[in-house]
Amino acid sequence: MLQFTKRTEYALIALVHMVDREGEVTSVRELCERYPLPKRLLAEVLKDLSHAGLVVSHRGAQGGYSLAAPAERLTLGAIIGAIEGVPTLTNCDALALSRDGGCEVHPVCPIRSPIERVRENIWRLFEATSLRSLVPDPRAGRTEVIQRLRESLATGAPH
Amino acid sequence: MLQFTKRTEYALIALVHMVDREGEVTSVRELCERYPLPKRLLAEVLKDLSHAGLVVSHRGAQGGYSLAAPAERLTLGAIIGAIEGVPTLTNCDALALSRDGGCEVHPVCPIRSPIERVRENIWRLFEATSLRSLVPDPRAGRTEVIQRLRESLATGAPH
DNA sequence: CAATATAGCACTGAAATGGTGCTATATGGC
DNA sequence: GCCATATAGCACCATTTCAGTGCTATATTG
Repeated sequence: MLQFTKRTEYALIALVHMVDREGEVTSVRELCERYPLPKRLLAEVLKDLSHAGLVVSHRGAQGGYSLAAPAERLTLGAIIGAIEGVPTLTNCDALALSRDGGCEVHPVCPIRSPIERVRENIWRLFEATSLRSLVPDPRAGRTEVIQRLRESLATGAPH
Repeated sequence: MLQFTKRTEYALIALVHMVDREGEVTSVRELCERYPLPKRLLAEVLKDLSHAGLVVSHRGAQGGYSLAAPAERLTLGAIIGAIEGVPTLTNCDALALSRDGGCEVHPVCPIRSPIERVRENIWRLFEATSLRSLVPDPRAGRTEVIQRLRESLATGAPH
């Protein structure tokens, strides 16, 4: 439905939380004490992020997770990709990857390339958005949040 | 899964088809003869577009659908909205709209506004993309089509 | 050794999605 | 008027995806 999954949402909450604690380890328990999220599911999400190399796991007591790279270098695209996989928007791609001849509409499909452009634009937006940029500046108050909203409005949409 | 539904895909195929035939009516049968799409489902999609006022229906023999406005004024956002509804990306919105107190994470949710910005950007992209801009230029020959394909290839898209 | 915490794997229930069945109604041509 | 065509409406089923959980194993600290 063109919507982030809860897993991705949880991943973002966890990662944003960790940005303020770079260098430290954050456990799932700690996260669940702070945010009312299902512990087991959050654990699964963190595991996925670990597999994707976005966070580093530390097992055992006093263990947890920490960012695998500075928040500037972790992109929204990488995060979404780790949890949901690279979005394909149309089914053309998925079908093209299967062996059964690919998308049967394709030879006469009038929207494929154009829709690809849209997909590219969205994906570029994701990859251009760093985890750092998703974290509200702690020094800024409510004004800053409004400022951010104004900025995004002024940026306009790529086309 | 952050992906267009097939319904939206079919809608786009139908609409793009109709752009080249502005003023004429296009029936579901006609569309299915040209593209290998499930007829009944495509009919449902066209009905949705009709309800949303994006196309005008003409009942009876020789009937069909035609664009309700010039292709320049029909936006991708309106099309997606008609078929899938306005995307909410996070569940915050949907929950916020319910009466049961809204998203329980919200009071301490560190990603809400930032993710909102991302959503806004995507939605703006959709609304800034006209149906016309999705239609390959008819004055361009096969070369142009190949060019488009080359572009998508160059950017890493399969096919 | 015990407590803590991640790793791995499988599974269930609910919701969204793709697709279909059936009937009613409107229009055009014979 | 009658028939073929084509949309309108509504409900329904099957598959897939997704949220969330159960259980066991392994690693680390004290």
